[in-house]
Amino acid sequence: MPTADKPTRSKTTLTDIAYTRLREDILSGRLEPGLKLRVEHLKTHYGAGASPIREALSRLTGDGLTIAEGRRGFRVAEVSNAELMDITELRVLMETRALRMAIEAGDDEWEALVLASFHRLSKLDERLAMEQPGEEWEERHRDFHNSLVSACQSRWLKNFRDILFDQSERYRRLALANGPGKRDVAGEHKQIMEATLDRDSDRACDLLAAHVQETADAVANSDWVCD
Amino acid sequence: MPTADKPTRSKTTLTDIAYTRLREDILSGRLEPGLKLRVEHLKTHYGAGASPIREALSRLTGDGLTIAEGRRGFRVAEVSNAELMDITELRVLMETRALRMAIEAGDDEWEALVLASFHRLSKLDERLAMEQPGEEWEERHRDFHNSLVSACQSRWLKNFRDILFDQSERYRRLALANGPGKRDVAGEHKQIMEATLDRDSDRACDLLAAHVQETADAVANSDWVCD
DNA sequence: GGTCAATACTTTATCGATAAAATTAATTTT
DNA sequence: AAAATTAATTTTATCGATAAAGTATTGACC
Repeated sequence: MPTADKPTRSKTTLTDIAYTRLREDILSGRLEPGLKLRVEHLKTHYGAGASPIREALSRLTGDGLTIAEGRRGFRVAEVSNAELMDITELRVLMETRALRMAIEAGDDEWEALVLASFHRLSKLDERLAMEQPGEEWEERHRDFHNSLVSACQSRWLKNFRDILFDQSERYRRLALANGPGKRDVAGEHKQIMEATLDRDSDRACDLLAAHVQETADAVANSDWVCD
Repeated sequence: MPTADKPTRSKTTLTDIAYTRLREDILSGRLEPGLKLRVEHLKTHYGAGASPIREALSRLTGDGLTIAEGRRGFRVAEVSNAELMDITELRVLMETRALRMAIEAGDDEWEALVLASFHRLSKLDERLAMEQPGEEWEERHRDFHNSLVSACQSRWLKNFRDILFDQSERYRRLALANGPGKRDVAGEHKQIMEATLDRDSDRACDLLAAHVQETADAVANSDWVCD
């Protein structure tokens, strides 16, 4: 399960650092799909010994971001249109289910969190306008989507949702690296936020589902070499 | 993701062995919930060095069977009625969805597999009659349930289903270790199998959902100290 | 008697070294 | 020259040792 932003008080370890950095490098596409991950090389790059590196890779394999082939090491997970569709279909299911539960259970604190994270994202949207979304935008974007489902009581649902969110994010960042995208994403976020705070589950879920699906469609339709 | 019964040709490694054995020991309850897993001890018990053991534990943590607390090692994941309900609810969703897809996509080979694995399970059911289900029954039982969804095309759905299957199995084996259970489980399997081969999705899913839910209820109602 | 801190003891996380396996290159055979 | 061997090189998986962190113990002090 993704341990990147776990709020536990567990002390940070070299494995954690390697995991977090490797994860970000895979999600951003800096480590491209299919790339062989040689431990010797990663050791120098991430400043850790073989054990922490291998442990981090084991975790990432659990998240489906890398794959492990016994006796022949690790590589970055491949991508394909077929898998994108699989991920998206399941993610829509999980996201909407989690959102419904969050709307059901969310309290004032949750509302405040949703509003605040939306605000931070939209301010960044304004400022960046037509620019490339950078690391910070990705961070805020993730925070916003996390805030929506943060009031969902189901640990397991959120766990799986998190994994699929990461998967989707990787596809999006791989495909839209320089494709601008002509959708009004900021507006979609706004509508989702409003419907959510209105406690209009049906509408919020429909909007969120469309948001996820349309992003996937944009990825699939971007000129993109795969399979 | 669970790598226990992956059909890839990847050579088996010490980490794989440790993973498989630890997993079985946790599912069977030999390693009880909350137990501290000291690497030094596991090293001698499973005959491997610290690195393979730690790697195996990292994988298990991804499956939610152990938890890792930075700088203070690993322990077997705790259990609670609340989590059992969470797991069950989500598992019903996944199992039925996967079964529906399998019924939709399954070919003759799949039908043969379902029938064969049901047969092996039911033969064992007859022979054991009222006895404790042992390791072999668990194996056959798992094979049967796996066969049902084996024709499902969605990798990710099956991945998550597998994880939740393991979780459910642990709860069941923990709770029903000596409680006999007065349900006709073999009969339930038969009905599920028949509805599935009849390609009656609605009925098969209803039966499977009830099967999963009733097992969970039996676990919850067994005299069982937890939370 | 209970609290606190200094000390001794475990355990974890991590490194560096190495045998086994896989890959690549070189060489021979058909 | 293509295929098959064999040799050389790289890479993985794994072990044993160790520093850093955590936990338990002891004993002084109020």
